[in-house]
Amino acid sequence: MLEISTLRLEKERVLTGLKKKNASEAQFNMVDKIIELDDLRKKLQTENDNLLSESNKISKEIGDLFKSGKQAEAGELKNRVAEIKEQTKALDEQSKNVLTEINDLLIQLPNLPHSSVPYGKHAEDNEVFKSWDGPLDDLFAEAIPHWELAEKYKLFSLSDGVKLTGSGFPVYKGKGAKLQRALITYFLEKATDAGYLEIMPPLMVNQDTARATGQLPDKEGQMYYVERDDLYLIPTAEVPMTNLYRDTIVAEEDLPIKLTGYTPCFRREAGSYGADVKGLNRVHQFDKVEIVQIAHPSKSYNVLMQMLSHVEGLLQELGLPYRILRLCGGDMSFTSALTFDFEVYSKAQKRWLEVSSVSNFETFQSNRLMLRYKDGDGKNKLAHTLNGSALALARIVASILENFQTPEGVVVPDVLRKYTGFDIIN
RNA sequence: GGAGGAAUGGCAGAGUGGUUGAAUGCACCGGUCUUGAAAACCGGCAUACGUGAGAGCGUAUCUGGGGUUCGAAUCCCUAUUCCUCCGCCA
Repeated sequence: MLEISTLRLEKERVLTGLKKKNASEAQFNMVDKIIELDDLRKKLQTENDNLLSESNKISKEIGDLFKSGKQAEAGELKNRVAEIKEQTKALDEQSKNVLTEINDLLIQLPNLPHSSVPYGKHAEDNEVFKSWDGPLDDLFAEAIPHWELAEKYKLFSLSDGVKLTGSGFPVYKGKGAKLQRALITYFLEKATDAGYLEIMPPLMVNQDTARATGQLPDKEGQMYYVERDDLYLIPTAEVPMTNLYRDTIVAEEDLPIKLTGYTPCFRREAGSYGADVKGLNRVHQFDKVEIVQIAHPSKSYNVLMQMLSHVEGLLQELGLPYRILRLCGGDMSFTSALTFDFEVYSKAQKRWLEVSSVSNFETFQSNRLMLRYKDGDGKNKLAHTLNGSALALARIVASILENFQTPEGVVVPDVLRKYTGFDIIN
C-alpha cells in the first residue's frame, strides 16, 4: 500500500509510475480523491480532538466539585459533557467511514515501479537483462520431454495425483522423490550458508497475514481458501515469512534481516491451459525455497542485486542454461517496484520456464505490515522488503530431466549427488 | 470437545472508578566519577494520528471490539489468545 504522504509530496512520480504500470483511468483519479478524503479526515480529527479535550477537562472539574461537595454545579457540567458526547459520536462515525473509503481506494493503487523498469504491457515487452549465449540445441536426436522421462523412469505421476486430488498435483516417486528432496536440501544449505535464517512456517495463514503482503485483495482467486476456518493455503513462503515481522520495529543495526524457508506452495492457477500446463510446467502444488530480506531503504537495491547473484549461483552450479529478465511495468506484480525473473531453458520442450522471481517491494508491503526500523534520530521509518525464489522446484526438475538426459539415463548434477546418493537416473 | 483461571510498556511486575501514559525493578541510552572499566549516583527511555517553523500542545491506546459512568487499566458484555484439569489424538 502506498503512503498518502507519497501521494501528496511526490505526485509527479506517482502519476508516471501509474502510467508505467498501465493503470486505469479510475486508478489515476483515485490519487486526488484520496488526498481530498485525507484532508477531510484531518479536519474531522482536529474537530473531534478539540471536543474530547474539552470533555476531559470538564470531567476533571466535575471530580473536583464532587470532592468539595458542590453537586449542584456538577450537574450543569454533566449536561455539557453529554452534549459533547453526542457530537463526538457522530464525528467518530464519519471519520470511520472516511478512513474506510481512503483505505478502499489506497489498496487499489499498485506500487510505483523503479525508474529502471521499462514501459510495456505484456511479457514480450520484458527486457533481457542477462542473456544466455551457450548452446540450446545440443540434445541427442531421441531426447524426450520431461513428462515422458518421468514415465520412462517412474519419477512422478500426474494421473495418480488426479486420483488422489485433481489435476496439477504430482505424486513423486522413487528417484523422482529423492531428487526433489535433494534439491530442497541443496537450496536450503546454500541459503543458510549465505547467512539466511531457516524458517519452517505454517502452510495456512489468516486474512490479516494474506492482506499485509498484498495477496488480498489482489490475488484472492489465486489462493486456496479453507472456508470453515477462514484460512488461506500459502501461494509462497513469502507470505508467512515476511509477516513474521508484521507490527514490529527493528533496530537499524539488525538490518538486513535474512530469512529462508522451504514450503510447498499452493496456487489455483485458474484459467491456465494447453502446453503451459503440460507435465510439471504449471502445477497447483509445488515445492519452493524462498529467500526474504528486510533491508534499510538506502541499501535495498544492493540487496536486490545480492539476491540476484545468489539465485544465479544456484543455476550456474546446477549447470542449467538461464537468462534474466527485467520485467516491464505491465508484467510486474501489483506490489513490486522492480522484479527480475529467472528463466531456465528446457531443451526438449524448446522453451524458457520461469523458475524464480526476485523483487524489491520498497515500502509497499512494510506500510501495510507496519514493519519499521528506528533510525539514528530515534524516528521510526518503514523498512524495505524483498524476496525471491531460490528456487522453485517443479520447473527446475523439468529442466534437469530434459537437459541432462542421455541415451543411458539422466545425469544428476554434481552438486546434488551428495544429497541424492545416486548419479544417474535410469 | 467440556470445566476453571489469566491477559498491563522491550522484559518482569504494581495498580480494582478521579493529576495513571501508567509505581517499582531489570534491560537500554546519555552524563558525573575513574588512567580505563565496573560499581555508585544523576538524567532520559512507548506508539499512532492531529496541530505547530520549532520547543511544544492535543487526542487515542493497559489483548481486540462493544457498553455502563460526568470520568474506566480498574465495572459489565463479547471475541481472541495463553495457562491448568478432563476427554480425544499423530
